[in-house]
Amino acid sequence: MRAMTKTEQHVIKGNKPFPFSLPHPLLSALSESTMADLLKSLTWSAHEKGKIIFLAGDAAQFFFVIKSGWVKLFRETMDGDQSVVDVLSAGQIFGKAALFEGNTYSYSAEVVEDAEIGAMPLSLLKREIEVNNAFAQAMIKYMADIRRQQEQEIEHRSLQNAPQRIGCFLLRLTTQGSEGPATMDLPYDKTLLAARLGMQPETFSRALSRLREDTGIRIKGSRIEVDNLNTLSQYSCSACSSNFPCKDLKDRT
Amino acid sequence: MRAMTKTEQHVIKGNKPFPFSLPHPLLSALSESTMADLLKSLTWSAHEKGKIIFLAGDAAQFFFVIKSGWVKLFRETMDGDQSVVDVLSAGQIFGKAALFEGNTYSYSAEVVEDAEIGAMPLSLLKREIEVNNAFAQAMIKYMADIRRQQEQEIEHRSLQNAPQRIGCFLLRLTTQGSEGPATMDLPYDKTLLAARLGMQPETFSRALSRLREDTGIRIKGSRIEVDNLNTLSQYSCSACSSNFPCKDLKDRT
DNA sequence: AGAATGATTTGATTTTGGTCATTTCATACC
DNA sequence: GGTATGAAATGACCAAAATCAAATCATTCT
Repeated sequence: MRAMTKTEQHVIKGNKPFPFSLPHPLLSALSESTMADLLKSLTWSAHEKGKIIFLAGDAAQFFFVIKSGWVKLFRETMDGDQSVVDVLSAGQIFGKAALFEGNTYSYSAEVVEDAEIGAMPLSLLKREIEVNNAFAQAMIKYMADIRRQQEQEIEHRSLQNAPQRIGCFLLRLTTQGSEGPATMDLPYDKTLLAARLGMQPETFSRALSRLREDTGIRIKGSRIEVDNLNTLSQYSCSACSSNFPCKDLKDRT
Repeated sequence: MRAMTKTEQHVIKGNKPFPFSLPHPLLSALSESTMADLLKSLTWSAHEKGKIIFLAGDAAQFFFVIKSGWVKLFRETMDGDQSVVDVLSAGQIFGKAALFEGNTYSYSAEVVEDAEIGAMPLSLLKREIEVNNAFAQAMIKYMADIRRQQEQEIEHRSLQNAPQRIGCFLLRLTTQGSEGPATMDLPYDKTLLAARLGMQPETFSRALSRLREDTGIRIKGSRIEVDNLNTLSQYSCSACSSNFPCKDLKDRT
């Protein structure tokens, strides 16, 4: 395979063009005037891979939106182990929940792929919740979705084995219907993906091979080809309470 | 140990007397009039162990409050495995999230210890969210707390081993400060507790013994005596991102 | 008290995933 | 092209937890 430029990589890895109008399920419920304020106070910065945006426990003034690149949300134990909460890309927001948690971030955020990130004051969000009931409702709906996704995540961790978890992740990457063939690209490197799925890199590697043997998928670097999504969903979803296509777990945006 | 009557059992197992004024973090934010409506439409029923209150996917009309007994919230996979979402007792509510998920329960609820349960129409909650912004805010706060607890739960499942998870659970049972000695009672039977912590009963049994050997706690049936909470928290919390006493994970009520 | 039932514990074994060391591969950089 | 670098894969081994089977214990029911 020939070398890819950084830009191509972003495209291939699935980044969508940046949404100038912020078509985010949550933000789109803002009033016109608040949206205007938000865009006015929005400040962009470019961050290199490795940059820590904030640490768990930090006092929170801002929430963030990703224009490009990838950001890892995680927590760390005293033993030095890491738990990856999520990995986000263009169009997704993070850090807003600090509003309700003593104005303190409950996880750390690190850039894992050079990123452009916008910061907006949490105070605007807070005000909007207080004065705009429709927005408060959108927020509730949004948080209910997240809660459901987390329930699923907990279930996956306890009931699916490693190959099944990978299969499930692949299924949720597809945008090509729910059966027949499909091709997908792993959105970020395998080491990070392993962490995102709660396993070691070596386990991921072996589990992916195992998934190939068991379901006949083809693996070409970070590209995965599936002849029949049914086979895959049967394999993974048999150890899950919801059936493919499981809307629940699509973007948490 | 002599036999216990059912009533004693409830007391010993930690049930609090039923709150007639519903001092629930969420419900106490209701307006007077809605609270009155809620109490008016509240209908109590007694359910025996084993009774299914609702199944995941059922159309939802009501949410529930527990007056006595224990209720297990869970999901089931096609393989027949079960994932226990939570186990609730007196004063706690469940089923309300269905409001934001297509009026469908996202988990099943089963009585695991004879229970008195009150049912209230979800429509009242929905109206309240729409007209009472203070309540909407309380709801957001409440959901943010749950989200944080779930994040912790995910972390625990992937970073803590079985004895540590049990130790962590014990710590969260204490109401007696954060150091020195403490005594606590397991709130429900060990098999269910094992499921609640995401492990097999045999693993639970062995892990509890292991915890005893490692930390010097004393186990007398369902009663646990700890000489020094510090020892226990050091043992469990070293594999966790938050330190004892970790408010985060107290009742999800 | 004695039998029946279910919870809990214990033992033996298997499975899964983690750990450590090493190799291979891909990409970036001279 | 040739080397340095980190990602990924592989092998050997270990540890944790699951599984299967059996023994104990507690509680409930005659």
